[in-house]
Amino acid sequence: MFSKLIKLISPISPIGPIRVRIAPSPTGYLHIGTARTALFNWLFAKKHGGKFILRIEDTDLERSDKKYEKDIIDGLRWLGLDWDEGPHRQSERLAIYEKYLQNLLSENQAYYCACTKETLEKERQLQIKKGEAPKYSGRCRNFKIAPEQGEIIRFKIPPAEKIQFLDLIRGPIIFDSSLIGDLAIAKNLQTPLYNFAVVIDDYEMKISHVIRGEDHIANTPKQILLQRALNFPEPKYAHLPLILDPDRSKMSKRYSATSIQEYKERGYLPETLVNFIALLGWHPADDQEKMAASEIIRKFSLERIQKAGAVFDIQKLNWLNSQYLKEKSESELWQKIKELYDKKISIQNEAALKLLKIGKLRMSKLEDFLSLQESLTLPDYDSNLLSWKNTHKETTKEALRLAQEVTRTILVHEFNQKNLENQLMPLADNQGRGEFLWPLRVALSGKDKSPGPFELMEVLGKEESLRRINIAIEKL
RNA sequence: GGCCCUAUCGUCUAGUGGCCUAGGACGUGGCCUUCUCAAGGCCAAAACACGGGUUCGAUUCCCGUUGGGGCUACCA
Repeated sequence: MFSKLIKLISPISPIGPIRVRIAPSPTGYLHIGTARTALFNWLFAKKHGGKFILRIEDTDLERSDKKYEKDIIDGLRWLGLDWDEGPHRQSERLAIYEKYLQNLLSENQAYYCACTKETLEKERQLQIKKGEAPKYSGRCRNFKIAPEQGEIIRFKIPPAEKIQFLDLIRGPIIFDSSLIGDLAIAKNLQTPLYNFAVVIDDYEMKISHVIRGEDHIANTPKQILLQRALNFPEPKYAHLPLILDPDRSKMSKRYSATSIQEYKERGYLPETLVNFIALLGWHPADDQEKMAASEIIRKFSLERIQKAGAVFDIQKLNWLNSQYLKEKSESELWQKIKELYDKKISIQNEAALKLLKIGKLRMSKLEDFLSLQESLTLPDYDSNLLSWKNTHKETTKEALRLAQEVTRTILVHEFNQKNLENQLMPLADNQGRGEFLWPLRVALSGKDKSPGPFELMEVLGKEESLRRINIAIEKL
């Protein structure tokens, strides 16, 4: 059984100190999937006292953008995934790639050609049809050592070789090199391509474990072949399951928010995201779900990583975030809300803190504060709403008058939930809770569903509370 | 199409041959708690894809089928 086999092989590298990396390309904002890969690498490094390295893979000049690089860096910082080295940038390491490119070329392990993947594939099909063993599968026929206009550098993939590697999460994976056409590794000496640059960098940066998304499994044999050609040691590999949309396809913008920034803006806490994302494809042995990063580090192990993809469930995220939200103080929350929604706030500090006190449990993300704030304005409601069940209008009116009377006697500085409760609850018990509390609450909120009357009164203050009760009495 | 990965409640998952009448969490439904809502508490419904093996015994091991996914660039 593979998992047993893997257990025998310690993930702690015998080839030197643990060094892992996150290698995003700055061609888009920090993606949830990238963040999760970063997190798992970070956890692994922290767990084993290794180093976590940040490398920006910006070899594609056309698609790369500094603003994306900034977003990625800011996002990783926000999540608290601090790195020990970097950011290294591939665009600043061109001389290094060129050196290795020259080596490969001079050793005849790489060549220039103008073929596209399609022409190579056509050639291969032709050979198969003619019954020739696809010995030079996907290889250009007239390759050259010297470049001509528009020619790229291809690496010669050995024609028939089994490439096997042991994935720390999945067990042995085997590929057949004859199925891989010669690999494009650079557009020219100054422009390396992904598979090549990765191999060079992982070697130069002494990466011990490559922990990355499952979508890179098929790249692994290509990279291993390159390592062999270059005489590099092979790092250990661990391919993480993908994060899926509800339709079980790879998570994409089409269905859900994919950028970390969006989650930040909606008011998810970084600790929530770290916790939630860790649970997507990993699970602690003790079933505990709400965990601080330090606890996750303590409990983390590669063996407990799932093999199948995990659907991103926004409802569970919301629940988790609400769990984190409710343990924060009102002032702490207010601080964050002000930073996030500055322009949209229409409420003073003191009132906001009171609102948070009653509203905190009703929020699953910080942006919910905005609708909470709005809910404080009294809508124009129907007077029928004031009566509880089939209570007579007169009875209701009486109850409100009584409430008004007692409320008046309460001093402004004692106008808090606790005290209001003490003063008014006996009346409610006397009159019947429903008959008393319901109209009072509707008078204060103008809604059929809202926080309780005493909570509302504290937030609204004495003057506004009395005003609203008065409006209700006049409606009846 | 080819190659590769994968398969426990709707979702995230526990489970490494007997402890499983398959456990937890989110979500859903019900009940309780100061009128409603929220929070909280309690309870409930809800899954081992299928077919062959191996074994005294399979959710667990092997093979196949089916389903799902990924990759298949002069992107990363």
